[in-house]
Amino acid sequence: MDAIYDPQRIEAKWQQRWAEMKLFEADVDPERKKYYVLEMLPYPSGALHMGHVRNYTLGDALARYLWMKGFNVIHPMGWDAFGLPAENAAIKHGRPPAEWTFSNIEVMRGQLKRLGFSYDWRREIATCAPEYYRWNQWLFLKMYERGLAYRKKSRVNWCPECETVLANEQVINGCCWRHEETAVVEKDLEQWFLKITHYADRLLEDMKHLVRWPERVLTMQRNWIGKSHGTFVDFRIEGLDDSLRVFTTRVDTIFGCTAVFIAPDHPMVEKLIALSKSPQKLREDADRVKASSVRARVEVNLEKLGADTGFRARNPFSGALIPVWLANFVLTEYGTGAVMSVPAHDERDFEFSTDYNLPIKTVIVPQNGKLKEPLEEAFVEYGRLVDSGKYSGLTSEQAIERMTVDAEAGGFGQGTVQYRIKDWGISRQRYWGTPIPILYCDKCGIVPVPEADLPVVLPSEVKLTGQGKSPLETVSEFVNAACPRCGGKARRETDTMDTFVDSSWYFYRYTDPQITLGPINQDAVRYWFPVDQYIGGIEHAILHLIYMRFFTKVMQDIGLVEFSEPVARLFTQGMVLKDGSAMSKSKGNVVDPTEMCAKYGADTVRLYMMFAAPPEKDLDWSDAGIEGAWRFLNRVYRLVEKHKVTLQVSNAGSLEPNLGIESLSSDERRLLRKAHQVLRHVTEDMEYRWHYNTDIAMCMELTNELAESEVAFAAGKIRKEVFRLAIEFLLVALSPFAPHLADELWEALGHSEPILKFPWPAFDPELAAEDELELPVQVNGKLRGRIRVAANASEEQIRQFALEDEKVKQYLNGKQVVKIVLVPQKLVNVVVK
RNA sequence: GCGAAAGUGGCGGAAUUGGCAGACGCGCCAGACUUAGGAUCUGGUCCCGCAAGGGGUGGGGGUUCGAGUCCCCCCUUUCGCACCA
Repeated sequence: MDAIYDPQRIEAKWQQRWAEMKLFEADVDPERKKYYVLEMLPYPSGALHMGHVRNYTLGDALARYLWMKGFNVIHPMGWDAFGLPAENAAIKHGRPPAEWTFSNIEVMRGQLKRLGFSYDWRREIATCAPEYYRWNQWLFLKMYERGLAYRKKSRVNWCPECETVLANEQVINGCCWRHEETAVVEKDLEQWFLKITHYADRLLEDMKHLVRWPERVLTMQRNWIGKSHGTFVDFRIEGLDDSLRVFTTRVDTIFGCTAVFIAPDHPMVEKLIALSKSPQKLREDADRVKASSVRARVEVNLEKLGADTGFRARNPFSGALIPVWLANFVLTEYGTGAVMSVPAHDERDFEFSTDYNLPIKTVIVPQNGKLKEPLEEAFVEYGRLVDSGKYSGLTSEQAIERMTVDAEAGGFGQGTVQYRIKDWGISRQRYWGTPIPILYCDKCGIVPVPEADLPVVLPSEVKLTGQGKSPLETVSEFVNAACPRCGGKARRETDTMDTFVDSSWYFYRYTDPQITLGPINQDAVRYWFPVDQYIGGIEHAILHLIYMRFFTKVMQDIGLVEFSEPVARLFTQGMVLKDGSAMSKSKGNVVDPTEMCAKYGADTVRLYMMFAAPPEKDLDWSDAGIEGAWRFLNRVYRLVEKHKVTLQVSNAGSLEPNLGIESLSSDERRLLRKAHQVLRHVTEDMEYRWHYNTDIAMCMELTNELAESEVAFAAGKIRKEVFRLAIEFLLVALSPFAPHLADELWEALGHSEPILKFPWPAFDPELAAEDELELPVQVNGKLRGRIRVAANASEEQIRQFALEDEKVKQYLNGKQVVKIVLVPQKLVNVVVK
């Protein structure tokens, strides 16, 4: 042990020793209770950022604590290694994506190791390895067999910057999730989809198992799925054989329907144009409305725009003839692409009808009241029906039910459930991803690649241009293949999979990353699952975290797993900011973990990350703050360094020397009380609250207490074993956050095994308790004095002390004591008149 | 616009169930050691006031012996959703 704290030397030493001891390697052991700690795997972009460090430090602290609590802890790490940046880098610098990716992984693995995280590196995976993505293909084929993967031509979101298609989940405010400034454009393309809509109800239903997920995430998922009950109603169009089907959740308002609105790109629009008296004008109107439609917009507020088609439709309930209008705010892809307009009871219809002078007819009134006519705004709540024929007088709830039944009986409608979520488009017109294992044969059509032929390996010699076509199309050896059915000529699918497929099941693979018999080792999964604690950023709430749940349900249906939810508990940590905004290269405000480790060491970086804010909150990086963490670790180091010779014992091992509470001096009692209080706080916090900032504050308090006890220790008023025990408690409490330093000092005290090998000590409630209390005394709620009483003093005694206190007495002069409120352990309040 | 969360010293943040507001750290002030200090140690540090005392957790009201914490109204910030019929 050096005289001066040298984190570089200490951290290298302990990382090497932990690796030699295989300290973090866990294997299936039915005798022991397992715990699965999982953190979101990083994309190998080139370097770790502070957000990663925070995420992984949180997981590491928990994992180390659980090891000491006796759990068999699986704590793996891997690489989300397919993706666009690799391909873009390749285009820019002429380096193959694989080379770029693997060299980034080298760098970032080195960073993780430098930080000393407790990963079982035997379990490392990279999703771009054929041994891994082969099973993406396998799972895809299983879905294909079940009709859960299908191909269809559809309108898709295209990012001109990425030169590829995006999933709905990847479009934010009409722009690309990677390029916030780039508006998404629409294209009609043949695409592969995964039928997540088939699981919409189960994704909702199973949320009841996710009691330890943040409510925020569940709410976002619930909104994204967007289940709503309603009714289809068919409106016959005059002069046409067809009827127009609308979807409504408020069929009770249908007697107030004064128009039907249809999306400008609704399939029926072409038909209407063809039959129109003025087709020229109608086409122009349709184009104009379409140009301003919801899908085309990027800005937030859309002016409502519409045009009368000249056609009329008959309301099947009231028999009224009403105009059919084109409207730019009607979404083609939701419901039926057409709605009934009830301006009196829908805000949007009200606005539109006011603008275009369409009539407004009230058919719902509040349960016990009237509406002021003419309406100033739509009345959208449930109420009682008026002016609605035989339905008048019913409540909205009753009417919805009865009218839906009547529509079904009359053959002009039916009850239905609609979802906002759509199937997951996974085709990407890019190179660096999992090839979709499909062939197109002139004779046989779509033919899946036989399982035995997997993996379909991504060719390595590919010219990348980023020009909006699948690069694989240019590789004739890849494209041209024999049809597995007829042996004839076939073409391979040249699109690759969305990389969110890779991350939808990777955490299963960790439990046996080398297995070649199937995607997962079911025995290992049975032992290790579910993931007990998953930690990551909130930004994946409706991307990864919903896809991952979907995949598990598919795997359950295939018989691969026996449960429907993979993650028992989710924690979403806050972001790491610099000067109030996210760190980014373009802003030039990036704090580099490697630099920080070189300057202060990993323990300081980790400690600061945990100390600066509670983990769920955003953390603003502060250079002064990390200095404070550094100084604290130096204080701890010097404290032990100073006393180690005195405290060393050859046969050290026990954290609980036999010290009877009654034999302690008052100085000893005070020091040990603090030590046990700290341990109590950290232990309870580790179990459920995770406010590590307060745990570290407690460690600082104990360090201060130890420093203050040095005089008494030198004077022999504190015995060696007591002082030593307090230091050991400090090191234990600190070890999840600053593990290298803790081990170095632990060893200096004479221990031959790392701290992780010791069971987490139990605190003694009796020792942690105060034996004398200082109670505040209030008079009429204002603090007036303090009394010292024994912890076991009777209420009677406390009352008496309180009333006798000199300062309190002054305020009681000439007043009548009405009552005395006594809160045990907390305070006394004397109420006077 | 709708929904959720949050507003506490100069700063990051404590106060877990209604019970001493400001733990712990940063910063700042003073002092010690020192050739020196951006090292270390000691003391101080919510505001007003010499003091006694008074005020104080975004603003206003309420419940309570007692409110940062509970209730109502308002303001601000952040996040999510934004024509989903």
